[in-house]
Amino acid sequence: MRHRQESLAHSAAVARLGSLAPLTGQEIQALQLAELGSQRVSPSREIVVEGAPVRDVSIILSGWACRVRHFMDGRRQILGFLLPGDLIGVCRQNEPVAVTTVFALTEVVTCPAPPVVPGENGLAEAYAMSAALEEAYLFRQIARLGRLNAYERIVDWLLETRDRLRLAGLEYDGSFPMPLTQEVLADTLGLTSVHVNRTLQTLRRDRRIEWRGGMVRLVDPEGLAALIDYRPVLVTSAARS
Amino acid sequence: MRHRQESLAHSAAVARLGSLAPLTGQEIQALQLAELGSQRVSPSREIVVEGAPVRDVSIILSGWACRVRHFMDGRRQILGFLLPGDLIGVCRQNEPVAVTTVFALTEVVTCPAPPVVPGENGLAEAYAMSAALEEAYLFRQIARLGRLNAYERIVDWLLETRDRLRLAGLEYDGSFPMPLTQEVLADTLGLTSVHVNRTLQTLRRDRRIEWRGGMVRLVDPEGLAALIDYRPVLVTSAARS
DNA sequence: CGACAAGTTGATGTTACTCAAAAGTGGTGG
DNA sequence: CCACCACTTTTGAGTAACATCAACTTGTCG
Repeated sequence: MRHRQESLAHSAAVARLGSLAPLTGQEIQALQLAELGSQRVSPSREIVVEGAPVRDVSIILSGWACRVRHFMDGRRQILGFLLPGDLIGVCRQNEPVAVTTVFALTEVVTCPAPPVVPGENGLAEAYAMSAALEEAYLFRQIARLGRLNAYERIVDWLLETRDRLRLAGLEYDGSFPMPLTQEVLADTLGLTSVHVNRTLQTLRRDRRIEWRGGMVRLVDPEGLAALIDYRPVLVTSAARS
Repeated sequence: MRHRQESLAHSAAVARLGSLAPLTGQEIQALQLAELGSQRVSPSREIVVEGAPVRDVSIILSGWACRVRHFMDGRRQILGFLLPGDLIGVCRQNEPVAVTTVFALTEVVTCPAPPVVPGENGLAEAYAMSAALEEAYLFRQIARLGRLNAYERIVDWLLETRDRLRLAGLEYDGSFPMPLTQEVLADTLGLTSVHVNRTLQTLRRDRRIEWRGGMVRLVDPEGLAALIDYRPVLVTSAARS
């Protein structure tokens, strides 16, 4: 298990899906094969457009994307992020239509998600877990916006994002990549960029976070979690690698 | 079609699911049969507890329930509502665990959801549409909390709730039932009950809504929708009854 | 009628927004 | 290497929206 994770550390998608459910060798091969058909999307480009028919399901291999809702007067709200190993385009309808626009925040590389094969149910389970997690993140986002203040929102979001990136093997020595501008973070957390800036300064002054050069380090994650009553998303036994 | 809706107006569940996808006579019968096995839940009782294993899928026949998240300091956030015709306990995981607590706000009557039968795909489609709608309501709730002010939040929520109740045939002569206290609405919209109260007064003074005796009437729904850039949730051709 | 929950009101406090400008950052081309 | 540009971050001052606290009123139901 440990050996497999290390040998595949280059692929966040395999790392994440393999953490969500045990994958067979065939399934890992299928993923690696699919990754050869990768596609590149430039920053600020739309990956999926609201209302457009959904093509196939794809996996994010690298980069950050987000679901976004625009208002007529220029306001916008980022609904959630899509990080490496996440699936795009999972759809429960018969007539699949994208419910939200998905937008590349950085350069994003995707590949088609290998189809589920009867007999090999690791991938199917991983896909199902992925969908369940995505829903859980939506619930968390609602609670965050509805009842936390700016300081708590930022801490809560950082803890959640750290957990998500760790699941994909993207934490390095206690730090994780953070390619967002404060403006984007503001549109995520329902704040203004000015207020995000001031709150981040408070967090730095309190020696709670370090944010430099596109990387973030949480100085005392457990302390932060206790501070704001952060509870990690439920994971089944399969996810405790 | 019209005839069928009228003759079944007594069941919000059949009305709603039948609006989401065309159902065969057998499927409608299966629903009516399932409704005989109904269960009653008292107000303020939990229907599903966070972390507990999910039993089977059930349908709400009448009453209002909500998903709720509690914080240690007493704050709470209502994540979304479950209205007549909605499904509880749909779960994509292998080890099904409830992600959120579901709480009866009024007396709620549920029944087991009839299983999908191969060959008859109306129900399956309706269930899928229902899940897709539920997700769409989560996205809307995020945008509402993140970027709308108190006045807009209330209007937006009222318009959405009206649409949902209409789908289940629960609008009567331009009015729809509203069994919530202002306190509950506050916990839904991320406000205090005092502020909800003042904002509702403004809405009444503006002659935009009437709210008496557990019923709400939107005086000019189209005008309200234009006012706050309300866009109804996407529905496929099947839902335009 | 009495009790309890829900709705209403007023005074005051705080969080976060707005507007505007300055300072820092990184990339590009001359 | 420097000048320039666009973008991001930072800072300050004033303001608006919403929260808090506490009392009072209304409605409901046994």
